[in-house]
Amino acid sequence: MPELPEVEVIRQGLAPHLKGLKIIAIRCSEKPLRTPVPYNEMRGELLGQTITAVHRRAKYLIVRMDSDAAIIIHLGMTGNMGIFAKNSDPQKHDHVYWELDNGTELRFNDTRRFGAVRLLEAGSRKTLEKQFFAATGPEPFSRSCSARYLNKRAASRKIAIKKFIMDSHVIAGVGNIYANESLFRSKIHPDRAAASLSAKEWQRLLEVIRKTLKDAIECGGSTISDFVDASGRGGYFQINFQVYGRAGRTCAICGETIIKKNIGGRASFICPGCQKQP
DNA sequence: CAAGTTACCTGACGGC
DNA sequence: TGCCGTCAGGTAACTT
Repeated sequence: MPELPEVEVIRQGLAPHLKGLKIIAIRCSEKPLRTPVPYNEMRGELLGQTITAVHRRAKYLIVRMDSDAAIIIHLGMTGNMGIFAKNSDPQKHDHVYWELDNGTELRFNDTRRFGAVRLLEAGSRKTLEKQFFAATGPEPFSRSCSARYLNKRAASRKIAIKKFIMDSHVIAGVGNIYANESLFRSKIHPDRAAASLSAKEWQRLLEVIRKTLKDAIECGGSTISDFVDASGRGGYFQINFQVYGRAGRTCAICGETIIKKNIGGRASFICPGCQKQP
């Protein structure tokens, strides 16, 4: 369930181990991910290239080459990236290996193959990257992601606020866990229509989303089933969960019992005391 | 055009 | 023991 904080933690872990290294070989399992792995295209574009940077946009990792070519990786639900010694044993569900010129290799592992590995070709990075992220909403920490922007986008939308903030076309990086936590911390019921939030509530919600994501990044992300960072360490933001996964337990703020409810096909956790019904 | 539904995929888990 | 159903959920394609 890597959301923005988990992807950012992985990015921070990978970057120092990748920058300046050359890709000297690429291997793939034959199994397709969410989209087919562009194996031949990667061999053509990436072999002999040096990695210059590792970026993140929304829940995507972007590994940039000195040619301007880039690998774009989405971790889906169970995907992870790690650096391993070249000769270490392959793990079950490893799908792509990028061998580097220092005896290590970058590996993409994804149990459920919901993830994706894409390639942006060299030479026209700005165009291709712009195209790739054309429909993606602004980064939560960016200036363009203002309370005013969100308020405007929500105008006349009857969709549940929870589903709205999880829509990557509206705002990037907020998945089920951080949507649940942010709405609880903002005291907003997840079933409320997106358009029903006041300007003041949008201001508050945006501040809380930013703070929640930031805290989670500082905790190394949330490890629920098996998320680990690039060096194999789990995060610990899950100890700060106030509603997610806590159905039947007591709200730390008001003492009422947290309930679980399906909203838009996703598990939603609500404190009936703190988050008033719409 | 908005909103709702489904497919994709594997493993963990509960019930019998 | 093992079989079956359910759930986890980001994204895009699809239907209403």
